Amino acid sequence: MKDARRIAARHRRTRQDHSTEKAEDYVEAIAEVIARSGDCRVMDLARQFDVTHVTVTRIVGRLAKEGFVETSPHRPITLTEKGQRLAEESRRRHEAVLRFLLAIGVPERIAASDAEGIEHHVSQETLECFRAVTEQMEKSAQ
Amino acid sequence: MKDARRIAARHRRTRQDHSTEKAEDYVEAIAEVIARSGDCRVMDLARQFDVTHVTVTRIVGRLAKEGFVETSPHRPITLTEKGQRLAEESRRRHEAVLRFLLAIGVPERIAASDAEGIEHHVSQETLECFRAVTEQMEKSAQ
DNA sequence: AGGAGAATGTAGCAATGGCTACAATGTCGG
DNA sequence: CCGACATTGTAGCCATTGCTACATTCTCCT
Repeated sequence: MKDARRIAARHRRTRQDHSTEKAEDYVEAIAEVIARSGDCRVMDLARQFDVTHVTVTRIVGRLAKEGFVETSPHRPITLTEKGQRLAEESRRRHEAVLRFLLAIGVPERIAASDAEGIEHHVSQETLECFRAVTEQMEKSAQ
Repeated sequence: MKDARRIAARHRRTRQDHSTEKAEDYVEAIAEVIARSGDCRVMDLARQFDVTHVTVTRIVGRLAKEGFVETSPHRPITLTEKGQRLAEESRRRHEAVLRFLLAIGVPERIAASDAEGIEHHVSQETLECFRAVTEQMEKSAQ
């Protein structure tokens, strides 16, 4: 029963995805807010994610413990190098997925929404295929 | 600031997805086990999802409360009509996503893995686009 | 029939991510 | 300068989904 082990591993991965999903969302948002308005405060994220500041505080606290961000009381949130790398990666993946969905004809709003859900579950290989299809579609659309 | 509300709504949806995600995975698995081996026991699901029987018991309990499955102590798990409908829907979506990934050239194992993650985050509209691309790809591959 | 081993149930712990309520701190305008 | 309002922090609640440990029930083979 080799299959069983592979399927089990797949489910382990799905679960693990969920634990990094928040981290990716947050560092990406933090990077984006910083780029847009100079610094990132708790309330910026609370509004963006539509949660209370309490939730943000705790998640950011976890990210700090894990070395993605740096915080001190009543100060803006900054990304560590590790955080910046993850943010950059996430942004790239996010954009690739979004552009792909648009290329295959998904309406803009829906594409934006679905991309958020999908981006965390796309392997490197699949992303490459997305990119290839995107290019092909964009070319043939000319 | 219309955008803020839309983005907030999007995140609410993402969060809600997570709560139905388990339900979809479970009813789909239950249907599949029943189809394969006649009836579905707690341990079948535990092995399939690589979790302990305790976790399965509790999730199945929740599904029972929500009307997707029926259980009684030490008896196999059965799907209600509602559960069967959800299972069927999930299966269809799962298959569409998998077939799509294969069509755009994702290697089989990776496609199987990614499909599990992706299927829960694909809107109806995106799924239609997936289907269209799948057909197109399969046609041009002949 | 009875016993061993598998399956199931139950109790209770941890981490995560929601929330409200309240306290403390910053900041900005008059 | 100071008070009002926004922001941030903290305490403590809930649900979900993992787990281990232990108790109970089935089932099947001798």
